[in-house]
Amino acid sequence: MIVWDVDKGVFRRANTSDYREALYILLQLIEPGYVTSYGDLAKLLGVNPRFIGYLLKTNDKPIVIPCHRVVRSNGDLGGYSLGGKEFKKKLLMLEGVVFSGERVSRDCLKSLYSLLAR
DNA sequence: ATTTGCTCAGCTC
DNA sequence: GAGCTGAGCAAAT
Repeated sequence: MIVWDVDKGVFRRANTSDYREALYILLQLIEPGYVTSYGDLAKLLGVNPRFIGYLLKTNDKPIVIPCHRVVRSNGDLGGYSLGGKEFKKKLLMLEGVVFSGERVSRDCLKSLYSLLAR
């Protein structure tokens, strides 16, 4: 990802903060009751899926980042540093996400592309 | 359901 | 610099 550096007036490679910023904006787009995957976000930002996990794991700037709405592409929960998977599952169920066993139902996995193409 | 190979930014030395 | 580690993925088995 390339960004415009306002201060220096040049284009430069995105740094971690830039990715974080972009990631958080994208997270805002996910409606309660739906989830997206690490890979989906990764494609959008042009980074490795594992990097998304890294971003979410490390910087939890405010506590109010909906990182619980990000799961694995196969429906598995993935991780959650605050309270573990169980807590993550509870949060999602509270928002109306449907589970089949320990996995998120396919219907609740929303592609961010469809949200952006409106 | 499980294994396999790929990936790449950040961290540690 | 070199090597290791992931809140992952997709394809093959």
